[in-house]
Amino acid sequence: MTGNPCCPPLAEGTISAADAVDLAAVFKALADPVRLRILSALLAADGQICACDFVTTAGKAQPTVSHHLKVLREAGLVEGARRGTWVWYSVVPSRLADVRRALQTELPTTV
Amino acid sequence: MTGNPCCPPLAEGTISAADAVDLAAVFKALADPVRLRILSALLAADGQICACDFVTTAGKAQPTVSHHLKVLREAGLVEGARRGTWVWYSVVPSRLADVRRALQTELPTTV
DNA sequence: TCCTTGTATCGAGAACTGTCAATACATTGG
DNA sequence: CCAATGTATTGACAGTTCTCGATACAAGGA
Repeated sequence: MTGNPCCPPLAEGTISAADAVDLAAVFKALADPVRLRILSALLAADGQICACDFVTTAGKAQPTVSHHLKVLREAGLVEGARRGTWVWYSVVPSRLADVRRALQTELPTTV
Repeated sequence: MTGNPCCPPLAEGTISAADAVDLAAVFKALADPVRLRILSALLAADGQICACDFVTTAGKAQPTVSHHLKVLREAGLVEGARRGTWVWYSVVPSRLADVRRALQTELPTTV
């Protein structure tokens, strides 16, 4: 295929394979409506929310909510801290900032 | 669960269920390393690239590349135009801008 | 200690996704 | 019309993800 008349050599500045995998992993964590609503609720609360509230908010069973919180945790997007019986979750703002920055640097547009 | 001593009522300003589904759909299209590399190559080319080049670039079979291009197309992130035998693809910058804006408005942080 | 309540994990089923061989479609050139 | 080349679709398989019931773990109160 290389050297075909239709195709110029690829331009420089493309995302590396490793970076693509990492960035895709974060997008994968964001690619679910339930998780987006959990993140949004956490941000709107301007602080922390206990995990018990997400069950009614998300309209999902408790194990399902726990699963989504685990995905967000493993993506570094939220943190959980136990206070007695309850676990309070909060977003990691710097991680969200990383996503925004990656969008700017890895997929830049002038528009 | 509502009215539990641990949980204050949810704050306003959370993302709607419909918006969460839409935003998650775009993130889902971005949540794959191959598609990220295709987008990056398109942007780095500062114009258009024919589909045939992605086969060698992505290291995937031709039907696989065609599948990923279809996902990106249906997410509104790229457009394809036939020029004779070849199909030239280009990004839709406004769509990428929408993603950035949605990240700012739906998941805002001060950091 | 037992009981209650909140959270996490396990296990299973359904649905979805990435991948590619085979095949069909589209376009150009002879 | 036929052959060649680029692209899209189909079908199948493996792997992953979402979901929830059942269950285990954690912490506090009687």
